Amino acid sequence: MVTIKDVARRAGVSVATVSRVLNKSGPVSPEAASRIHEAADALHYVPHGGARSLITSKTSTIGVLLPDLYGGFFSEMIRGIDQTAQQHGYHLLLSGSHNRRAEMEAAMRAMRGRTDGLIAMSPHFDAATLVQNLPPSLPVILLSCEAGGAQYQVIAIDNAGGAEAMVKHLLALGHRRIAMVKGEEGHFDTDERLQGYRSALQAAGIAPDPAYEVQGDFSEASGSRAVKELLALPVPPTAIFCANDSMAIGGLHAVHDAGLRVPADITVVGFDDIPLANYLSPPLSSVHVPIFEMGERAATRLIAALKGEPVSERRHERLPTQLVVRSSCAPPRG
Amino acid sequence: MVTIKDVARRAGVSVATVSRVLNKSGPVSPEAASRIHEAADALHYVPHGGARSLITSKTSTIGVLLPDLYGGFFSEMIRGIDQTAQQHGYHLLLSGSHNRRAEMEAAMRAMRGRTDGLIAMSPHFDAATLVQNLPPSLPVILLSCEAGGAQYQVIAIDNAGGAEAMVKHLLALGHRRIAMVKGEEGHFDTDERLQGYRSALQAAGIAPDPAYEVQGDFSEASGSRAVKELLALPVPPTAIFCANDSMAIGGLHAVHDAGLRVPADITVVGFDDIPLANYLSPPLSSVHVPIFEMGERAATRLIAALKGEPVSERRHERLPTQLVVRSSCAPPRG
DNA sequence: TTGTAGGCGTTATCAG
DNA sequence: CTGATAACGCCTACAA
Repeated sequence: MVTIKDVARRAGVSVATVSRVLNKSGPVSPEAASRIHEAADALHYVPHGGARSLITSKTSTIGVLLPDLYGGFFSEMIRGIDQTAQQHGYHLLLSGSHNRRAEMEAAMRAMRGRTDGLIAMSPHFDAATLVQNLPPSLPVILLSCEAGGAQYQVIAIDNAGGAEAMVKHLLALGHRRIAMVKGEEGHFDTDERLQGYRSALQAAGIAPDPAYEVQGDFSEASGSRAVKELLALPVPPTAIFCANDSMAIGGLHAVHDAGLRVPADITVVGFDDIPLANYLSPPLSSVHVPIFEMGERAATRLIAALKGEPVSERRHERLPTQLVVRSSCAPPRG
Repeated sequence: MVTIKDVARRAGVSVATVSRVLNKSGPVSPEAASRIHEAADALHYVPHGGARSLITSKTSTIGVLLPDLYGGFFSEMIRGIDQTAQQHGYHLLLSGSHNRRAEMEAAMRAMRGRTDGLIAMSPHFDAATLVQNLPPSLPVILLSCEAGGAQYQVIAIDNAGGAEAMVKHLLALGHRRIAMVKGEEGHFDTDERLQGYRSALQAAGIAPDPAYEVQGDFSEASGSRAVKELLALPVPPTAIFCANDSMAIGGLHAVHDAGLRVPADITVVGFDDIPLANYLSPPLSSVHVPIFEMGERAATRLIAALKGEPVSERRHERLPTQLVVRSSCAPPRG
């Protein structure tokens, strides 16, 4: 491996001078500088990141911990993070598949000394307690999880607001019997979406009906199952709000299989507004979630923290969602 | 930051002993070992990756260089890489958005000393020449690019075979006037798919018609434009093969806008088999590409190389594609 | 079984 | 303006 010493030797100077030139730190004579650049180029010299980080205690690397890497959701988020990181000269150390707490902890530990800061998403368990095992000096941005006091910076989606907006829209269409297919149990986003659903109903003076809250797990199959169950009820709902689009797709199938039509016979809506939503038949009404922006925002805040900039007073941030009305909803029949 | 020294002090031993315990290298008395483990846990000690890599010259990190991070394609590939890497105790240093050669080069350089090996995808330019700037000792797996001699390991999709299979299917349905919407210019996969299209026609004794080869750029809009152009021809084709599914979606729209129906009036097919393909109306026939497997394969081969295992004789590997026939194709009308 | 000491590639702090 | 030299945190002979 070619080191700074090789460059120094070839340029006929000391390593200190080479370092000064390459980091633009300190005065160097123009001729020496050009000789050094020449030598470095010829040798294809690149400083060793590890050695550098050892002394500067900076790695120019951001750690990203995600529960999964599946589907368009995480792809978009990583894209947002990567774009911002790249602009500021940071690399990304990525680690997915941490659905279990122990895995997440191991991954966090493994990142010590390799990253300057962390972006972690853990909708399944309280990330704040998890982060306590980390040195307090390590800046961390938490995504989509319990706030856990004001000591950590948290960025999340306005799940409750989005769900509320959707249910209010259904109410405005005239629906009174509105069911919800809930997402994975113990999932942060799910719980909040359920809350939004309930509070919108409550605001309209409608008592919550346990039979109208069916458990799903975010999968298409579970959505199909849940909707089938709802349709079999003595008094079935006139509208079904699914906690995500995948389940809504399953729901669409279930409705079709039952010989009914959307939206003529029943309304089905989702949450997330994945690209597919617009291509379904009928196009699915949903709640748009700014995933790319969430990644961008997380990276921006982390880098600010890395630069020692003071944290803005609002440590907990909510990214707004947006209601997207397509043709999968209509007023209830007769 | 808590270092090995802190652990040593707390356990009342020397740093050497701590190192021996933590790396299971060398004999240590049971009591000392337990004291050390205790101390390490209490202090939340994790060795500094940089310092360690300095002396072992190993980073346990794989660099991943991609042209882009947009869409389901890269997400799937990263997932494949990550899963395999994790199983073998490797981290992922990710870097996207390298459509320009200079960017790619910069990213490669920046990874020196941070990774044990590289997985690089660069469909736009010859990656082999690019890699020449890297130290020859650095194991590299190239994805979807020119072979560039036998000195590098390359993994690619069987684009030509997939295209051929699709066109042969159309021929078998009775089509003779088959057009192709080409992908982005100078793109590796595109060129190969075009080749497959041409050779299938040739094998059927059909002379290639330049008017039936329209330029696209992988975007939905370009597909729409290209298909519109084809429909306006004096003798329009009876089937249109798009180099990817996005363009096929645009093509579907164009056909619809022209007042025609798929597949009754004209056949439209794509390539890639993205999840969306199955949900379009009509469901789109396409060529399935094993993206996740490509990522898996690349990581597996790289890790084998990292362990010093000899490279299997076939340095250039082609992953098989699979024809997926749905209802967007039918025999030509009348 | 244990500790001491040297060195990995850099940068930073000194003298010159 | 430049060059020794001491860290940074860790591993590994070599000695004890």
